[in-house]
Amino acid sequence: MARQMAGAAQRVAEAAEALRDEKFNARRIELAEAALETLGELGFARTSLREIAQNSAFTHGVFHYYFSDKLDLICCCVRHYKAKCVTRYDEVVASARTRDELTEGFLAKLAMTLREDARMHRLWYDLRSQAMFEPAFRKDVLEIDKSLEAMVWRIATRYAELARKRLATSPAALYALFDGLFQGALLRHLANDETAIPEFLDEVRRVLPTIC
Amino acid sequence: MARQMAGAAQRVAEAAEALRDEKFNARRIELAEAALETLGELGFARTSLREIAQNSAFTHGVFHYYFSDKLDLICCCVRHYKAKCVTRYDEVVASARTRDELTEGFLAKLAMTLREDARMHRLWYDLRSQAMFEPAFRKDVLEIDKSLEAMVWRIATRYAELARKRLATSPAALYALFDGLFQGALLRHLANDETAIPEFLDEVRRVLPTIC
DNA sequence: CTGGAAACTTGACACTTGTCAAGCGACAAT
DNA sequence: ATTGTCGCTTGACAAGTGTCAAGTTTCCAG
Repeated sequence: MARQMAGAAQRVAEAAEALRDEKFNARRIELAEAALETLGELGFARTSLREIAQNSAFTHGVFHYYFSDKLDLICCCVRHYKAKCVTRYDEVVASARTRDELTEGFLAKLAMTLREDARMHRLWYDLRSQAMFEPAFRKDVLEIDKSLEAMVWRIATRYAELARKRLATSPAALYALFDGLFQGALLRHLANDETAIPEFLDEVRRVLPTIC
Repeated sequence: MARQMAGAAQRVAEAAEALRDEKFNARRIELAEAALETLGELGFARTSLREIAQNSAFTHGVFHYYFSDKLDLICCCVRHYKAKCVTRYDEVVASARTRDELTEGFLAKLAMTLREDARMHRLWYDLRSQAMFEPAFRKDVLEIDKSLEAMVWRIATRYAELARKRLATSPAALYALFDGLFQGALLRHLANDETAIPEFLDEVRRVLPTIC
């Protein structure tokens, strides 16, 4: 009986703790999302905790309460960003019934991303570069990189499938190609080069048929 | 006669000024080179003028004497870096008499670069990302990017030439591909992944025959 | 209702940052 | 010999940084 009580109490305690954890985590994500705003605007180098706080509804102390560290906060941001980013093209892949449909859907989404999410993406490239200096970032960054490679691979696989062909390239090379083109286009787009996006789209359109 | 004198005096003055300018510029490059050491070690975000000075034979004041600004210094660093980097593969291209020679020379140089100049290259990727945030960097970064694209194109052109074939890809796509692969390998190499370099070389070896 | 833990704010700390004015010796011109 | 410019050093300044301890509010279990 006492044992049963103890067991029940423990279960309750565990449930409470789990709830607290969940709340804690939800708050962390809220804070990370707020931080991403400022990080996307200023970049890693120029962003301070205080600035993040000022551009949000929170005080700078909360960030220290929820994150052990500035790096901890930014790691959380990166991880959160990943979840959003990696599934971006899945719907296009799932719904396309012909090769043309996939191509056009993919291109449209690329253009939209470049136009509307430029700040988030430059942050990604910033953080990926930071990972070359800061070991604390590496694990997360490498993992995201892998996910992005897989994402590109899913698109390419479907692209080949729709023409009953086999891909002629490796996942790594395909990702390098598209990521490199995207990165270049992003830089030129941010530099107010009006031709950046259309030329990028043309390039992708030309490249796609060569992958299989 | 007076006119002649004035003309001569002016020429002397001009020569003196030119000499001073040259000395001034030489000093700037010395300082930039010293700064590159620290920048390559710490990255843009964590590097301060004082730290640069401490890791060099100069005092922090000199940097302010020769550069109007921190950005001015770093722009000079970037420009100086470019000159060194862009001709790296030219000798291999010039000396290769067969396709295999070119392939092996290229791969060897790539591996050497990755192993020995990793710090300089991570700085390049760092600064390219910074250019997405900092307009002051953009002009130089875009120019270097173009030079690198041209460098890759020279290699590829020769590669096609040696087999009397035509390249099947655009300069932009080729650069994106190799730069993307290189960047990924660099990150993994810096993360102490022993397989990064060999796998990268394998990948390049597999990719090369597909470009024409 | 109440005590106490959790969530959050505030202000202060030690330190670093870019910037720059004041001063130093060397050296060339007068 | 003096003056003044050049190259450079030094030290100080204000503004900002991450961090954290102390205090305040909120909330809920007993």
